[in-house]
Amino acid sequence: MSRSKEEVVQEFRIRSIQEAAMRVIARKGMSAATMADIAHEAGIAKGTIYLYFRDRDELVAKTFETAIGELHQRIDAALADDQPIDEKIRAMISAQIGFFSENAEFFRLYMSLRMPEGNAAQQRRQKRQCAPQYLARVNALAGILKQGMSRGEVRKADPRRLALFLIEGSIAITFERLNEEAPPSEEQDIDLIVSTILDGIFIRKQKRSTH
Amino acid sequence: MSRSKEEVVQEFRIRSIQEAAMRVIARKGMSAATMADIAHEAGIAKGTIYLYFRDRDELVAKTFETAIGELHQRIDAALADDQPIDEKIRAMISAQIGFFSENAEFFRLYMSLRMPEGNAAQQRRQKRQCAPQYLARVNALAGILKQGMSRGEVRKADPRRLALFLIEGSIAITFERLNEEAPPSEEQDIDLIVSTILDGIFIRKQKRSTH
Amino acid sequence: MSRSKEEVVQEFRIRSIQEAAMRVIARKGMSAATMADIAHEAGIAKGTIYLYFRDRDELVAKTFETAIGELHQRIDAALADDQPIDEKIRAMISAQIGFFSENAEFFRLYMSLRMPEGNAAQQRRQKRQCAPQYLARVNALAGILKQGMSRGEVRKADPRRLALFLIEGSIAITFERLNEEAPPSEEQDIDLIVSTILDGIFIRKQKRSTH
Amino acid sequence: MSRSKEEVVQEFRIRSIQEAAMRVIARKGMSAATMADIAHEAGIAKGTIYLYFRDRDELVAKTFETAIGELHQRIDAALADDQPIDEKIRAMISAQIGFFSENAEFFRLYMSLRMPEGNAAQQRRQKRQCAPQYLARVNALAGILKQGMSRGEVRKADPRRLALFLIEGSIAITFERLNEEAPPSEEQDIDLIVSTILDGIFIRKQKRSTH
DNA sequence: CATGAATGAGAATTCATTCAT
DNA sequence: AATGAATGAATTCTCATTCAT
Repeated sequence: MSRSKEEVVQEFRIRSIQEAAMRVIARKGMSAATMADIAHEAGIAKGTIYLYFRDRDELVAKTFETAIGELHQRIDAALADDQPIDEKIRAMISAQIGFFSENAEFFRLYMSLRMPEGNAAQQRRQKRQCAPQYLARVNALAGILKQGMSRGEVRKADPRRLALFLIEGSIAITFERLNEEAPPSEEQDIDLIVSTILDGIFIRKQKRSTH
Repeated sequence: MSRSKEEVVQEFRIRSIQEAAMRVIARKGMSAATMADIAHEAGIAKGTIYLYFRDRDELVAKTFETAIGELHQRIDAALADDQPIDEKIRAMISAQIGFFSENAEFFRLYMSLRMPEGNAAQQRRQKRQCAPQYLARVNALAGILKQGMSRGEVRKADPRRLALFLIEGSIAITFERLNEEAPPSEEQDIDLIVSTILDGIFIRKQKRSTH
Repeated sequence: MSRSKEEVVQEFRIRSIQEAAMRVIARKGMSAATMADIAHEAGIAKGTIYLYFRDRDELVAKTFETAIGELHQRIDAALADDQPIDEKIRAMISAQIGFFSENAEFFRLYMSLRMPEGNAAQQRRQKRQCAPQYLARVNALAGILKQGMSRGEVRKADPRRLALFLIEGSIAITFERLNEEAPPSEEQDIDLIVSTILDGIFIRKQKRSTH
Repeated sequence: MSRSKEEVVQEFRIRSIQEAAMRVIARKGMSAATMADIAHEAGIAKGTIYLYFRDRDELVAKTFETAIGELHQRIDAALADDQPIDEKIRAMISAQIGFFSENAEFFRLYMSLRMPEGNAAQQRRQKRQCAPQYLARVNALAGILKQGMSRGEVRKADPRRLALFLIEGSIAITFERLNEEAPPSEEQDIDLIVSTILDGIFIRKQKRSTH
């Protein structure tokens, strides 16, 4: 019980530091966000951060992991159901847009971390810590697409490339939403993305009749 | 003449500094790339950089602008011809993939700068300097798509969103290519992207027969 | 009785903290030994140290005093007997070598504290706390030598200087022993030191015959 | 020529930083001497130190090496002459006392560094950088003593131990001099040390007549 | 013009000490 | 009495920028 209580406090601290880090990074940018800023934002002393994170790098990496974790849970849930493929894709896009809408602050952190920075050692760590999260998502979608191809529902193509294309494309629209003062409803953008993914942008008059 | 000669020297300096900046940023990442690194890479003294660029921010921004300028020229050329829309899109994707293949170093700088950083004032400046380059591209494609819509060749949708979707999606594949040891031919990836854009991923059996 | 019991606990704590401090300082050096290290080594909480010692300085000083106290007891015992002066010196050297052999960890603390550090105020405090211990030893030996001089057993010279010379010289050999994997027996080194002190290193052929 | 000029400036900077470091360490102690203190003492900016020394450790170690270098030159000169052994020892003690009298500030640094501190890695470096200087001196004297033994001028004993004993003993007296307001003349102390080394402290009445 | 040594504001990190539990 | 999480002053080190040569 008392053990559990300490753990709760510890988790609360870690959580509030990470949330502060996210807010500061969202506000000032990755490299301008100082430990002092983050501590101030969290309402604690600079030194306290170091009780929970080895150094700045670890704080940023763990913050990223934690934040992206929720997104992955949503996406996993979306992909787990035994739904037709178009519904799965819609659910996934929907999860992504919803998550970034609710965590607008996180978006900058997310974008900052997609590109590894720093020296070789740091890059190696980042590859271990950050990339898998992203790759898992890409691979999950690729798996869905592959399944669709084998069922004859999806056009044959490199499923990994298709997945990358769709994920990044929809992130771009998600990002655009965040920058708009009055974005259209989430439904509308989800429809736009899903229909583009499924049917493309082209109206091939001949195709429909001839082929 | 002598005036021109000085200008040539000046342009050569600017060019070599920017190229050095690109290489260093590509190698070490945006925030780890120091002015000393860049000067060393360019084979000049640190102070010399400040004869050609106000400060680090300006160097980075101008470097970005210069580098992306070539991409835009290629894309503009692709879009200028009076071609059918599918050819235009293919030409544009082709220009993009080709450019980043030939300027792999530039990619990290490109990715670093897509996300504006810094405080409000810095962001405003960055919007002036960097974003327009990107937006011009988005808008050019959006214009093409809009035209296609009014001609009944393209499904009706927010052209700006479509453009973002296509550009970012194809950049994702471009990036994937850079990380692969033996990527498929550019042609293959261009085909993949263009066909996905045009026709989507879905095989709608009913649709073809019904409509 | 209950009072006494508390005192016993108190003394046990003080003793174990000091022993931990000694071990940590021996292992990591004076300035790298942190309060956290010492508390961890002692198996207690950091805050607990402050129940028994005002601050780090006091802990170090008291630790030094306590540790060197035993050495002084041995030396006092050696010097108290009504022995001829050469026996007294032998007993003293023997006590010193024996003590440091048994308390090798203490040696680094001892060496660290011989040199007073810090600003004038700190030095004054250190002089109060640490130096007396050392000076007492020097003075005790100086007294013996002085006595020897007045009895005509010892060559006339500044007794304090002689004492310093002998003490530091023998400490150097003590230190050497600690660093050797297989040092000679304590007896051998004691013989070496005592005979050097008493008779010097020189063989004066003329001297023996002439006088 | 211009190359040489730059080197002169560089050496001057290095020298003045080291001298400042010596003064500050002498005044405030090894661990209380900060980089800011040293920079201020040298009349330069903090950052400038890092142009000439990798980090604090290197500054301290190099400062020590440089300072002790002069002592070794004097001692080497003293031992190089083809003099009788007692003259060599006198010359060596004289060099040592003279050096520390002229470089009183250096003494604390010297004493601080004799005891290795810090983690294992630092200790390894210190062993490489500092100890050799000291050991060279010990070994030089040990060599002289060994030679004296083989010539029958010096009593047979472990020469290394004898050397340590003599060197440390005489350093103790050197140090005592620095703390005295009105020390005796250098000559007197040299005489004291040399005669103690050569003939010991004991007046053996029997020995002289009987043996 | 070019240089690069010097600068110093500012960042990350440490650790002795406090104090609520 | 004991704890150990929290503190924040102090320290080391970095690096964009300046300016005398």
